[in-house]
Amino acid sequence: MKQKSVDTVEFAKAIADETRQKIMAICCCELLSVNDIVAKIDVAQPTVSHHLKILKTAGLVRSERHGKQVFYTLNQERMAEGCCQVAENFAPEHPVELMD
Amino acid sequence: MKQKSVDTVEFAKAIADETRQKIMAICCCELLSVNDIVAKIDVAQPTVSHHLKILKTAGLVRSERHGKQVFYTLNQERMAEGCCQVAENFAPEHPVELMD
DNA sequence: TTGACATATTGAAGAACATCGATATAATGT
DNA sequence: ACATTATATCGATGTTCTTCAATATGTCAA
Repeated sequence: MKQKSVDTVEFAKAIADETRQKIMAICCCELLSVNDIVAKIDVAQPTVSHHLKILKTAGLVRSERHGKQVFYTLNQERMAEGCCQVAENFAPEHPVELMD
Repeated sequence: MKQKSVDTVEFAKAIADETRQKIMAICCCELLSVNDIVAKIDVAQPTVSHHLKILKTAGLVRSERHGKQVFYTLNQERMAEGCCQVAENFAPEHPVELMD
């Protein structure tokens, strides 16, 4: 019984940008507001919002509003699933496994 | 002692295209000539050559010339390394492991 | 060396994308 | 209601990317 499959093209496109990878790294293990993220990288706030939307659409971040602020955090599970799916498709003889 | 690290942005960009993923899937476990690949997907020969060059530059395919033809095959090991590096960076709490 | 075939490169056109300033929307406190 | 703060959306601009036709390069056989 297979779990929901990953669109590997959408996944790859979502992570295929330096600014997005910076954002991903920054909010990998933390719940950060948009302004927190803006303060940590050298791009304008609309740009950060734009990238967060792309990551959100791809299911790679979660968000929660608390008052005026919206906090984002990377969805590590989805990240791992994406990586595993890519490896499954394109490295079937070099299996990569999601360690429980 | 760590092995050579992967540039995850370059890796992601290399695989972030539908045509390239088709090519990758086609020559994943086979050694195919450019024309073999062209025959299997609906894009022009120069386009295939262009994408093969991108994959080659990213280290994701190997190539060997035999006579007039050049054969390509996906470098599964590099694929697996790329996937593992992405997972390591962006899913550190959902570890993914290269089996054996 | 000429012709035929396979692949690579060039150049151009259009599409997709990243970025940011300006502005809109949302939430809160006064 | 109004001002303030936080985030999202819009619109414009420049860049990067995909694609293909035309052409160049490379290989081999006759």
